[in-house]
Amino acid sequence: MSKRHERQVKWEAMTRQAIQDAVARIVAKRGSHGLTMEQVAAEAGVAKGSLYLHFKSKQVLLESVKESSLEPLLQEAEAILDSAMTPREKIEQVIARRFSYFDQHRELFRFLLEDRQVAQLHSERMKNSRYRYLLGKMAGVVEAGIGSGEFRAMDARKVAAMLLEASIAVIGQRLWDEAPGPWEEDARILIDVFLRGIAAGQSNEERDA
Amino acid sequence: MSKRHERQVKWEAMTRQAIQDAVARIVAKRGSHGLTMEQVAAEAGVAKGSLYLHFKSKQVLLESVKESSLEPLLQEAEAILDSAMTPREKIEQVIARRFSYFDQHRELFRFLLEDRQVAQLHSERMKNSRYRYLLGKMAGVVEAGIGSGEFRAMDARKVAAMLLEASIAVIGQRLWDEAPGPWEEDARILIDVFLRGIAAGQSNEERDA
Amino acid sequence: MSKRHERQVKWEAMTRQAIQDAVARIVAKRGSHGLTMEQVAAEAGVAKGSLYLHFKSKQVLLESVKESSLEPLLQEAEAILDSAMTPREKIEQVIARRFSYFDQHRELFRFLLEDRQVAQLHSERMKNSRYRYLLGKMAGVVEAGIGSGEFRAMDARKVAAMLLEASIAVIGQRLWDEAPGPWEEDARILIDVFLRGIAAGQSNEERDA
Amino acid sequence: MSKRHERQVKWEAMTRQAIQDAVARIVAKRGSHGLTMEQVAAEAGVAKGSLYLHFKSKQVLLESVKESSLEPLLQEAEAILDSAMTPREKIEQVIARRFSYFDQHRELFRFLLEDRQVAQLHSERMKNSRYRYLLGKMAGVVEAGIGSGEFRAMDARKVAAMLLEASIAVIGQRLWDEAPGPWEEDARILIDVFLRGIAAGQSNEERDA
DNA sequence: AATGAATGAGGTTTCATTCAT
DNA sequence: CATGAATGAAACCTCATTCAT
Repeated sequence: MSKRHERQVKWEAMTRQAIQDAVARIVAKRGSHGLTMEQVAAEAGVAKGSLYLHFKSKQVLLESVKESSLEPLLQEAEAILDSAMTPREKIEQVIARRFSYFDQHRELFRFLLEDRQVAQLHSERMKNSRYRYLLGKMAGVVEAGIGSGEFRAMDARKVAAMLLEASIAVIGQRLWDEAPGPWEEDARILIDVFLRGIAAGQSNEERDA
Repeated sequence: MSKRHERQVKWEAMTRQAIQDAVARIVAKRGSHGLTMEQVAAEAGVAKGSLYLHFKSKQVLLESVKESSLEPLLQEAEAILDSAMTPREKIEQVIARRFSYFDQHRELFRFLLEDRQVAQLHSERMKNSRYRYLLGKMAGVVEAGIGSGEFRAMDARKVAAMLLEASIAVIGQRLWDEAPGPWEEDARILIDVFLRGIAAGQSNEERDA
Repeated sequence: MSKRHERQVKWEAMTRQAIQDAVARIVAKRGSHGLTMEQVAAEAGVAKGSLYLHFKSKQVLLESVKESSLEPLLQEAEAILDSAMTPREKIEQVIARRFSYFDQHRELFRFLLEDRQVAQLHSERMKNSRYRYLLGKMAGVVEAGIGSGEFRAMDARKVAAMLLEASIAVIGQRLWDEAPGPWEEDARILIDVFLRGIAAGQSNEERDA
Repeated sequence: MSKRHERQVKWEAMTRQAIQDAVARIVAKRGSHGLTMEQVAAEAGVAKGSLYLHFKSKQVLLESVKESSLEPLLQEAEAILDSAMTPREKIEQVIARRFSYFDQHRELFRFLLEDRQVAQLHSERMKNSRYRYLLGKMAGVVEAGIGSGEFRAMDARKVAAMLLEASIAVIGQRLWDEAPGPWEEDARILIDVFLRGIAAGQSNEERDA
């Protein structure tokens, strides 16, 4: 009975995954705007009704896809932030990883931007989400940098958010760009500007004074 | 006949405006996702069919609202960039104005982000749009700052885009925040980080070397 | 006052005609299926509302166009039928004229076939219409032919209707045909078959008996 | 699974049929001009949306009704034309059957004439349709009659088309007639005129010469 | 657990007609 | 007489969701 239950859980997980993959595939091809449950079912090779056995609604399904798509990136980011590097290095790597990740999964980012059925829950999710958690960690890193004298004293949380959002913004730009060039360059500029911007030490103004 | 024609043009303009205002009002309340032409008609106090007298389709209507909503900000920004201030001041003011503008029109920004029926044209519009024009001007200002030795040598267009996008990103953050605090603080941090980030002069690294 | 009234009548007639011509022009180009009052007004160079000054409704307008388009043909047909020719010649000429007329006004026939807003009145019109009158005359000619021994004794009215309808049918065929060939041939065959068919004298069967 | 699938196919077919029947019923009552999908759904006892499960669009639905309504007649006609009768008998029977069929299904013919949403495809369908096939067979029969010396040498295809169309025309006449009398008489006249018209042997003219 | 036919509210758009100017 | 903005009833179609099998 336990064996059987296990197998069922596995089956269930497999179908779930198959459905999520189907969504990802469709979104990659056509974007999420005209996405219908019919298409999802067809792509996943299950019946329309079966989708509702695994996901309570379309919204929930899309959410889950989004979240699980983002999961690897978030895990890597957390790993980096938890590592033994310096704050500066951590920031560099997290940002760089964001660029490379979205370059590999262009469609994913589109999904994130396009999807508005999910957006209604945006504020809700912001509070509990992994993103929030990551933001906290990032802020901690900035704080650490400030503590170590590497960065200027600033509102760490705000700075962290700013960095994270700015990177998304630039990535978004790249997405609509037909020939965006290698991500490394954009990443380098962003990181460079940012790190200089928050670095401790005389600014022009201070020095000139 | 001229008088009459004039009056009619005015009338026509009034109804057009009334419809656009209605859209803005609804979007302010409920976002643009569930926006229906029925609602718009009701809110504008006209018949559903009349909407199509002034706008060829829903998409065109939404586009027009978006564009005319953004127009004042773009004009102000251009005015600032064309003025006699220093590059640094221009950047400061443009960014600050963006923050204040969107703080006054929170709903508008939501609209800009949420709207996906319009998004299909996103990439097209990006190329010809006012935004593109503004970006060019901004890049020119950065270039000027580089030329005057105020800023470091960098890819001016990329930096300009980065700044613009970063400001939108931070503003977006504020939008989903229930108690975002005064915009002045966020603007100040962003400007501060950015201007330091692109300022000429020794960086930590360079000084340490 | 009488002068003025006259002029007004003339004006009225001119506008009426202009509108009818506009309809005919549009129908010629695009068929009557998607015909809108807006298009008619534009083509006629009057305001949409003005159409209703001259025609009570779209249906009435279409009817009037159809009738006046057909009028010349009907008049010619009547003239032929009233002339001093033999029944056989009259029939030949009427049929031939139908073929040539519709060949010159292909679009007109399309209108006659396509138009379904008018069709609801079809049965009504059948009773009072010029068509009915023509049919009567045609039957008279057949009757005359029977009387003169040229044609066999038959239900003259039915035969007349049959001939008229058969000619329309063949013309209709030609209309959908991409390369229908010269109308003269089709007309000749139809007339030939028909006149032999109704001619007095031994049929095969009778002769064989 | 096979059993289940079978049953479902049957069900599917039943609903399809129910919808088609509903269309036929409505058309019989009110003609096809004002036919709406709402009416069809109501008459068929299904939801509006369900119609689109079985027919991709209104046009496709109407087409299918028309085609399947005509199918029995076409099959009978083909059977007659393929039988061992003489050409003359075949023609007699096909025409007679047309009259009787449409007398039984008056509404159907109305539909065929009235329907213009379908008409756009008219020329297309003409080329590939069953009608074309029937026409070919009919022409073959005429040809055979010519070969056997029963009919005069004529353009067989044109004659066949003429006969077919003329019968439709006369039937159409009957349709708008309030008291058309028994079809047998009209059929007899048409057949008689036609067969004499194409029969070999002296015509009046030839004999007179 | 899986299916897929059925649902039906809701969406956008069209267009003949009216009526204040 | 002429205008044309406004009307509003309908039309067609979509699609997330349910439920009998």
